[in-house]
Amino acid sequence: MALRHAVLAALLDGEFSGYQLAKGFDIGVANFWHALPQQLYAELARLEGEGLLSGREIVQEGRPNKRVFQVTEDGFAELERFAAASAKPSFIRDDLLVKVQAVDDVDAAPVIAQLRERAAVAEAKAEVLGKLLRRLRGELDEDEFLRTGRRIGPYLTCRRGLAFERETREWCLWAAESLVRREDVECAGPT
Amino acid sequence: MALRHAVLAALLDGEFSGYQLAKGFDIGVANFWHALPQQLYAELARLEGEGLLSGREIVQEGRPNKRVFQVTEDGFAELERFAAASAKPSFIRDDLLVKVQAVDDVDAAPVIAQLRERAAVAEAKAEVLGKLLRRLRGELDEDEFLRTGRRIGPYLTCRRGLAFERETREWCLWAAESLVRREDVECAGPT
DNA sequence: TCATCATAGTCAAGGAATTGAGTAGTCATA
DNA sequence: TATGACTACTCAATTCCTTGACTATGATGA
Repeated sequence: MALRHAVLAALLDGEFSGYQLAKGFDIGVANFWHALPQQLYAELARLEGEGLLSGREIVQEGRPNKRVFQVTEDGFAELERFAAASAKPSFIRDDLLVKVQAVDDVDAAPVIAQLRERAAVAEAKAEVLGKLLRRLRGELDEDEFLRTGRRIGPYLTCRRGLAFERETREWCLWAAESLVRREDVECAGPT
Repeated sequence: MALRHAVLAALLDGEFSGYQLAKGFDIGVANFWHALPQQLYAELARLEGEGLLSGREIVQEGRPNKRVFQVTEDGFAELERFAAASAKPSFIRDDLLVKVQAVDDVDAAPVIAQLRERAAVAEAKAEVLGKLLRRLRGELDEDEFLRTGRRIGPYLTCRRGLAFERETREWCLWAAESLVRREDVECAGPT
């Protein structure tokens, strides 16, 4: 079991529907978990079946009704248990890194292009996270907020996400530059 | 298909057995992919069946024989295709981040302990990667190596891994400190 | 000498994730 | 007025990954 705890943690912010979670997983929670809508719907149904979440129908006008979920007593207990248990080491999986690993044996041009694209994506994500952080801490400065804010968990994880995206951007640009310089040399070498 | 390309990329360094890959996945390749031995053996068998790898038996004394694999022509072609195709966005999955997200609603003490443990692991990993980088570039300085080295792919990915581990360490210590300060305040508040 | 660790792998079961398609109503745009 | 985009969700098939156990041999240590 794995996604379940990420879903429970995401629902600590309030009530959300599967659709909202699927959207919201792009920011915030996406810093430490990633899931497709199908998975989320399935997991929400399972968690409700086990009594860790309770759902209720929200009737809407001008758009389809939705079911939103909140964490139950049992859900909190499950999170408590999870937080105290020893964590598995994290893992990254990144196609782009695999390509860079193999870059000496394949055409470098598309890899360079993808590195630059990824750098741009990381920059955009970093900006979104920066805004989210400012919103979370309100008028307080960071130190003050961390001392006195009611909920700092989401702030801490967003900070991790921001550092990660910045690091990603820097590395992508540096790696792309390093590869470009070699291509120049190859082409400009003595014939 | 996913693991297959990571395996192909890992085998560009030379011939390796499933067992060696399983060990080696802890460092180097682990910066962008993670897999259990069972998966590796299965994937190696599949890749050999498809002709992307060729394996041969190495007879050893004092220990069991082993089968090592190398990338075939078709394997290189597959990597070439993969490198040119558009990459999926990477993803992280980290139990510890989930716990931090939920930290305001659960007992913070075990989360703090896990953050410190993770920081220590990250530091150890960073040291291993630092040594690996020095070994890869030999006597050259980084800039010189990146310009003239034969294979820079593994160097670039290790550099990413190093940055990631350092960032992880810094963040874990910072987050743990932030949480500890709040616990102090809670306990020291006016009765 | 008995236990344990390291090398080198295999097998089976079950849970988790991805791929791909499909339903159904609302709204804006052309 | 039909085309596509957005909200909101569902289903099935397949592939992928994890869990846990199991077989051997040789070396190390108590």
